[in-house]
Amino acid sequence: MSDVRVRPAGAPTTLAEVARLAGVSVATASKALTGRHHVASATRQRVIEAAEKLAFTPNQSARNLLEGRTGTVGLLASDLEGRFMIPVLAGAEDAFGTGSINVFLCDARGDAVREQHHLRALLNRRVDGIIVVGDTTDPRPSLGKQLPVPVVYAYAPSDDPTDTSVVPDNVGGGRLAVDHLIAVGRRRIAHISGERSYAAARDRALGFEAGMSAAGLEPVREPLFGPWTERWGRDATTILMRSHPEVDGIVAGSDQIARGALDTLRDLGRTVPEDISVIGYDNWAVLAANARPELTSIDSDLQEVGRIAAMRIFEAIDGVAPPSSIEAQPARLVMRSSTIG
Amino acid sequence: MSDVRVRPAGAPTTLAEVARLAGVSVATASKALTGRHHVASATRQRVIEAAEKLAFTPNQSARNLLEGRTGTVGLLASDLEGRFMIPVLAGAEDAFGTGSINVFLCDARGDAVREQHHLRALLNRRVDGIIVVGDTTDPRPSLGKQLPVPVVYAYAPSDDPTDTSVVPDNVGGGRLAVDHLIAVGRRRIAHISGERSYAAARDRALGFEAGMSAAGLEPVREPLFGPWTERWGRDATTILMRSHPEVDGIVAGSDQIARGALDTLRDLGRTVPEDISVIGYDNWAVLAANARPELTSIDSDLQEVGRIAAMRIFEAIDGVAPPSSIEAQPARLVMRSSTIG
DNA sequence: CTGTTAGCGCTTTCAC
DNA sequence: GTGAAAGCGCTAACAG
Repeated sequence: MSDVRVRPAGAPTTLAEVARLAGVSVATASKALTGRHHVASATRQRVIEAAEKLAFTPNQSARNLLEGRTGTVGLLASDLEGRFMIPVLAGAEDAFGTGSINVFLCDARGDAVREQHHLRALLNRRVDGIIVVGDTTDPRPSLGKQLPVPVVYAYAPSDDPTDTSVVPDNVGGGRLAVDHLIAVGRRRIAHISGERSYAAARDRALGFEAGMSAAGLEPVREPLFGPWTERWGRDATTILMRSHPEVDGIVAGSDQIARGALDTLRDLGRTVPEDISVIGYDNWAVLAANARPELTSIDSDLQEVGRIAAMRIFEAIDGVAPPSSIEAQPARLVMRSSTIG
Repeated sequence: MSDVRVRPAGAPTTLAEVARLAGVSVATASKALTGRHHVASATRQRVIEAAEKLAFTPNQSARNLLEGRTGTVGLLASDLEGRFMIPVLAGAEDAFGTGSINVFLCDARGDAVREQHHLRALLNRRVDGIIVVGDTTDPRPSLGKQLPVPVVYAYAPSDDPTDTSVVPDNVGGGRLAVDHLIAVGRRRIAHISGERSYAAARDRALGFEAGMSAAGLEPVREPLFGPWTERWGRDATTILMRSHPEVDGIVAGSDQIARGALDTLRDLGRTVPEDISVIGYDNWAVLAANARPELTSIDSDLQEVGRIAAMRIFEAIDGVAPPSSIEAQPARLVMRSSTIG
């Protein structure tokens, strides 16, 4: 028909085709569509119409090649199944989405080899930055300093303190919890938490103890650490109430543990919150809002952790030196009826 | 120093630099690294060493441009906060990851405009396919037929039956649940579920009714529909047991509802599973494994839904015509102690 | 205001 | 076995 190369059927429209249909050069078509250069408005109109008629979408790979940046970031997750990943991911995706950056999601599923593999893929794709999302708040191995793009660690901090990390403030959250119980008049308070091998459990216990001693109080006993389960919440509460029936407040390390505590207290005929106050942690709506009574809880604001991590990447991409430090996102108290009548 | 253009500091190494260091042409360097063409093994070795020394990572955008495909797919999620999204995402990411395809994650957060915006971005990035992940099993608007890439709908089917959809089999799951109760000897069975406005609730109820009538049984009463909460589980069970104290089996529409049922039965002094069997739905480990007694449940195998959706995209990319239909992933029974002693 | 030209980094014919 | 050259689709100089 003409000297135009035959494009494979179904191959996306190119700018050249738009230009031809509009009767202009590719350069002009480009200028008309990007709007970054002046073009006669009649011409622009013709180009835009041609583009629409051909369902033209500019090939981002070509732009990437030219601009040296891709408008993408990598989200390197340790394990997507982790319940705490999602709010962090959602917060980050949200922050990037509004800045029209797209997100590559990679799941290392707890495997360092797979992580390395994904890291390589992200670098090949020339992501402008990487957020590493851990599945616990325990420090994780740094990706190293020699990467060509900024890296921010979210939820799990890097074990290299000169990296940039954004984490929930578990110490502050533990403190917030116990301060609330003290504020509602409790004095004989105990702490039941998850496994001591988790930084989250240890940090929340630290905050708990700090709050107690700041108020001049002694915990009725040392914290009970165990599995992060309702069952442990029930068992630990049984143990606790047997040896310390005078307890009038329980700070639980998770909402699950708090639910277990509520169940046992109910079985023992203790009324919450009249007799004894119970506060959970995580503000996991499904558990907290359906407890009997509804569970007061500490919210780690994980969505905000993700959002801030995204902001730090944004800044680093724009050349702002990121804070070489661990940034702790404050927790919030969400009051329901298990602490005050 | 030489006639070599000065690269901006920090710009990634190019193949040309590797080639120069190895003393070969870019063409040869390319062949050596991709391994798709024959190169003297001494040369290959030199190139590989040069690439390593310079920390070379091939620019994927350049390859994309050449190859016309990107090795990426878009995951267009309606709402990341949805609890059922995650297993689907994880299943898909997993399937793609092993095929070394990377995944763009987009969250429309329930907004059609944002979805359109993300769709456009995905097309610009020349994804090889798109998986649309809904947050309920209700049919959702089709993206249309005129897209230049294959599209598969996961969890929520497309409202256009000629699209390709992969969904959990809720009818089969409801049937599986009631069949199990019948198998353990229950006869006076009731169904308590979530909101009737959800296809999931209606479909599970259909399966329930089919199972009952196949066994020649009548439900003790019509299904109770209400909110997808523990609270409703408690309330509905109170209503049910008041009017039908003879009930010996409850098929719950979710694990939360089942948990509520267990609580009420416990309050009423009915023992599970001796007196009465309770089966949940979703097999949400946190809820099911910590219930008293541990909750038998139906698992929708959502991870598999995601994996199959990914496979369908793979196939479509490879030119296999995808099934124009809704493919229902069978549910599984996960037995614990709430149905049989 | 518009078109021509020169690449971005890479892979691939096609000669040598 | 190796290199020169063309070109993927696009944008940014620079002329005209």
